[in-house]
Amino acid sequence: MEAEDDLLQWTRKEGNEYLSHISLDCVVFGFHANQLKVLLLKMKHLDQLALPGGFLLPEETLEEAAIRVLRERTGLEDIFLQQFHVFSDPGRAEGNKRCEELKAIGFHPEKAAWFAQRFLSVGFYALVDFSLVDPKPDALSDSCGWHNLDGALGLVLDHDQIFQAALHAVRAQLNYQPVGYNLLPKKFTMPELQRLYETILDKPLDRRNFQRKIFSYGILRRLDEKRTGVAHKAPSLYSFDLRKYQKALKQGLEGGW
Amino acid sequence: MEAEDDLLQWTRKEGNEYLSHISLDCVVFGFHANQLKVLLLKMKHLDQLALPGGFLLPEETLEEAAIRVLRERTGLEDIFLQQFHVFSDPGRAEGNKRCEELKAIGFHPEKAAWFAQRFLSVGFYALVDFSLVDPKPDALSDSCGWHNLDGALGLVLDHDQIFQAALHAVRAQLNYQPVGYNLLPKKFTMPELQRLYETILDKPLDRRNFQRKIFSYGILRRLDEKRTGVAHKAPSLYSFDLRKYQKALKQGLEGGW
DNA sequence: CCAAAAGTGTTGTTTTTACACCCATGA
DNA sequence: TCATGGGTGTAAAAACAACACTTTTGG
Repeated sequence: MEAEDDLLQWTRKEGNEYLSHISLDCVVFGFHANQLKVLLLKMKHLDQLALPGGFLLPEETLEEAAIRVLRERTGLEDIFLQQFHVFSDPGRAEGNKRCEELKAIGFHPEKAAWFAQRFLSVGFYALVDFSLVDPKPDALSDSCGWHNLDGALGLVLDHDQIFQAALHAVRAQLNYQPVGYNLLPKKFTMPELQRLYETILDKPLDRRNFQRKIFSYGILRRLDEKRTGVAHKAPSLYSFDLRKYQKALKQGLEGGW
Repeated sequence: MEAEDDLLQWTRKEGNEYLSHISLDCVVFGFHANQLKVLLLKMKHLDQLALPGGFLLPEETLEEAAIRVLRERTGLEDIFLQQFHVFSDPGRAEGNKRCEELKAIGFHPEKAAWFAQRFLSVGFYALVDFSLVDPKPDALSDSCGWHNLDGALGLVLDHDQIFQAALHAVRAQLNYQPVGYNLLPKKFTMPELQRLYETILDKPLDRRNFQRKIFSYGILRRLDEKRTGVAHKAPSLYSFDLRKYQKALKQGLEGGW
């Protein structure tokens, strides 16, 4: 069968080139229709979803590997990425049918064994512009697409846990770094930005207070344009002042002490 | 020579038991004489200091490995540990004299090669009660001891970078989690706790405002005791309300949004 | 013309900062 | 007794939370 050939080929060609024991998984967030979305793969021969992930080549940093993986999955070159945790439970692949599956579908045992080894997984979260992503499945999956956060349950391996941890990390980021440049198109309206924050935090915010606070960071530029063609009053467009945004990313947004 | 035998023996006995490509390094902070200290090893045959570190056994989580390493280095069983970053630059061991050194001092090339492989290092920071630590060197070092933060320069490999990142991570922790239970003895005075915060933040704080803020977290218990025998007015002793402290650790201390 | 969303300011409350005096102790 | 550090309160400023009316637009 075709799908199985893919699998066989994949490990034959590349399995041995990767560093052993190390993998990475990416929780890719996008924002669309006023909702946070996460990019997931539908695994072949398995009724489960998985985070896009991959392995580390000998000459790569983890960040470079993550960028490579995400380029393959999304077509994007420039992605905001953040390492957030290493998942190292020796049992994290237990209950994993993948290795068994692989053999069952004709994998060479030696190659299948590569998958059977223990892997640590370095978790990354990524924030991307939904509209620029062109999702492509990998060799182990037969589709790749966006899902609502509440649809991201029952993932493969410990990916539920990785996903939850990523969500937590993104929420934490809001408190010391700006978010939005990577998730929104270049031009956006204030309500859109607010929806983004509300979705990430999963709670409603007051329009006026939100606006004041965001402005106080000094990272927004108001454009001389409005979004037209939509119902109701035309909202103004904004863009991030990239210079100040980057500065805020590095320095953090005030602190407690 | 004795030291070289140690090295030979070490890899012979254990080198192959560890997972390849993965190491961990710990930045252990203690507090003494109103100063933050960091635990460092003096490397054998090398005029450089290094962070205590180690490798991962097949059945361990990273956290368990870090605890094992720190038990060996400090004698402590209970240590506050936090993963904070993975250092994965393929060149991070370049300029490393270690592998060359090992061969030069009679290492079996095959064994020395184990050290020559590429390692990722998972960085942990640890907060410990200075007075309970009994520092012990490892097989690659000839002493282990506390250093002031400004003495932690010119470390081996990329340990300078790891150290700086750890410091940054601890500072960040102050803004969303309490710190102190792990660094101070059971009973301590308010000024001692304040010194601790001041040292970590590297800036002076107002006594009264500090006290108010710390109290507002509701994690302190004031004891019916005073520290006697010291000059000046006897300060009251406090201890952490462990239950509430743990809760604050988990939940975080308020947030921005 | 009306329903729905956008824009904008003010006020009361809470939190943060800045600051000064008295007290206890060992030297 | 005095020098040193510990203990405590208050007032001004800043940040935050709550809240309502007017404007614009497409349907």
